[in-house]
Amino acid sequence: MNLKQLSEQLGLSQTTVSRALNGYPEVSAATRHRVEAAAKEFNYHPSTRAKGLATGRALAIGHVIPMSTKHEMVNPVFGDFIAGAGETYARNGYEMILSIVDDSNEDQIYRSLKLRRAVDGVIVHGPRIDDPRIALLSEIGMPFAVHGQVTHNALPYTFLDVDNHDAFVQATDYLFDLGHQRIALINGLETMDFAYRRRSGYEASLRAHGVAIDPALMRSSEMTEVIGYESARDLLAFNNGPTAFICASLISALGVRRAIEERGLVMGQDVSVVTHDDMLSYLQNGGETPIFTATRSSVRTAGRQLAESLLHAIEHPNNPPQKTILKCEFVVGHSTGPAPRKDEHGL
Amino acid sequence: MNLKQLSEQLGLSQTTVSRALNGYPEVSAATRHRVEAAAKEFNYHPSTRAKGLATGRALAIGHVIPMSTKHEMVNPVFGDFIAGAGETYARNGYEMILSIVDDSNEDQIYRSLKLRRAVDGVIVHGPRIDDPRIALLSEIGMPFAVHGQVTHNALPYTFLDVDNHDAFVQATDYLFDLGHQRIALINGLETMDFAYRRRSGYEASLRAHGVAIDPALMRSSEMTEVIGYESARDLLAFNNGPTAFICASLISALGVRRAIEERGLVMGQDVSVVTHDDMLSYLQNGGETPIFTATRSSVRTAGRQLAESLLHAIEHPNNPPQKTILKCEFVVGHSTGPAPRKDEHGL
DNA sequence: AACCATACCCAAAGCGCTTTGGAAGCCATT
DNA sequence: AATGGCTTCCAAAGCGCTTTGGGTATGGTT
Repeated sequence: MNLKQLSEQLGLSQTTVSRALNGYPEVSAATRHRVEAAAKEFNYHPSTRAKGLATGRALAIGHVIPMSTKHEMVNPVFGDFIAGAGETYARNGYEMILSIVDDSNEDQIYRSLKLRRAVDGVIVHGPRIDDPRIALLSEIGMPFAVHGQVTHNALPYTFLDVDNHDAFVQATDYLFDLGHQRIALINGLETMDFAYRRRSGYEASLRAHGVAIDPALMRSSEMTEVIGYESARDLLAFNNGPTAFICASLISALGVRRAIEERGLVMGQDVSVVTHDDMLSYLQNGGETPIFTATRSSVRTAGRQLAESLLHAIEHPNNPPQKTILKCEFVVGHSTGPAPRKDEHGL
Repeated sequence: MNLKQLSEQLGLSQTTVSRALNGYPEVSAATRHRVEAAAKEFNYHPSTRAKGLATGRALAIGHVIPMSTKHEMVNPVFGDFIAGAGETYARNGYEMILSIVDDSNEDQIYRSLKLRRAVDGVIVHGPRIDDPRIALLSEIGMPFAVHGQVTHNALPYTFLDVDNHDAFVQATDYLFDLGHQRIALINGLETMDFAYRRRSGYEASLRAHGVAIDPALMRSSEMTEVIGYESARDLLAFNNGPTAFICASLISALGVRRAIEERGLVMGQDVSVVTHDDMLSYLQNGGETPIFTATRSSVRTAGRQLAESLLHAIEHPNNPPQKTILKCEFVVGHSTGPAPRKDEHGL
């Protein structure tokens, strides 16, 4: 059933039917009801493509997911993020279209999405320091919203980020308060903006406590269980190893815990761990009481909100960009405790 | 730049330009080259929507992701699966469109996708036993391919599945060979088809070894770390607890390991664990040598292949459905060992 | 020289919608 | 009775592509 058929059924013009269905005022309440009833009865759904052609709007948002070709890895937070964004789109009649793309030809994808008029806007995932995408998107006139921020960038843009700096200051401070002095950082890849900010938070806390920054205690890599494990294993093997770890992800933290236990140490006693927790649905940080002491912020909520910001930007192109920064919640779990005294576990 | 402008530039009709670009034979090689060069020069990309309107094809595949409203959880394998599928789509000029939908109104989504002509076909995720979707999709004439299978179903359909039954027979057999007799199963939700098949594999092995099926040793729930942990903790507290676990997911297995270690037991000695491993990029089963003994099969490869099957089905609607079953690889890690003698750890 | 393929190209219709620019009918006002 | 303003509707022109159903040279046959 298409518009033409429906209007013939009703004995009305396509114009009137279209207007009735789209809420225009030039239609009497009576005919509007009649039209709506018929649309329901005949299960009429306008063709997305025809509508898009006629209006010039795609009613679709693009998510382009960069995939590091090296590691062939898609960010684990991604599933929950789009679950959140999807809720927003569904509520507003938008479609979500996904492109997985290796970082080599990102440019092409964005340009192509624009030129083919395939989407009304895009969400930028995984921003890097000095990310060229924001200049690109501004240049080609594609509305966008960034999940994260881009350090070293002059142009204004819409984004949503958690306060990574603050979160890691808090995490580090907390460990200092417990008496830890040698605190390791198992960070994500520091080409990523969020990881850069987390490190700067960590370092700020060290400086504030008059503790020297020791590169030997810092790791920056993909946030996987294995890398978390290997990093912690190596660090714990040092003569004067760390008594505490800060992890950028719950997944890394699981690896760190494995290394700790493998060494016969007890997490929360011999070695403390604080992690950031994105509150992924399939990897919760314990039940009632958290396992890991953590800075946490729901990535799903982030998806929902950022999608809203983007839709807003699309509908009000002249408004200034919305900048949202979410504070993390700090939760105390079983993974942290007072620093052991020097000789306690014979490191 | 649109077709009309491009053809004016070239002094050709839109027809000819369109044909040149789409590889039709009624165009001389010379003009074809000229057209292609101009298209590149002016960065011409045909509008997806206009093309779709004219051809009646969407050049898009829908993925509708069911989300249990109860658990607000999106399947963790999802990210890797679509990364695989995305590769196939990119190679074939298809778009991927995603709908996250709570299980209450799935029907509506499929019907709407069909009526709005938004996609050429859909991938069915997370099939359940006796899943109504395959009848629905057949009825409304929407091409589809299932990731998994549907037990109790008469209609033919395209699918790709791992041999879940066989994998779990193998896993259980392996533990019997090591001398284990009390083997627990930490399964996914058994309303899901894959979990049903895994249990039946497990039970088949028990029967083959003349061991009674003990419901007290079986758990069926969401595959999260926490649930893995709680299940194992409770089971290990029994007087005559299991000496081995079979897990449906690496994530559950991490929880099981935590419970084992919390009890002061050693995985691979006191208690053995075998798990299924979907080879998620962010959660690998160790590096060179696997941590967990596992039945494994890459969900990313599955995505790539199933997408190919679907595109094939769309292009050759009269061909019989493709049915693909992938065998799992069985890898031996550190998590399994001979069954301890009865008195060994005083259970 | 007439004829026919063949190769190359084009005008126009159509895909299913929205939207512009009226038109018709009705009522109140002068 | 003429005028003007509402309300309610419609015909037709796009949106940017593909595709049908031709047309016009060109060169080879008879």
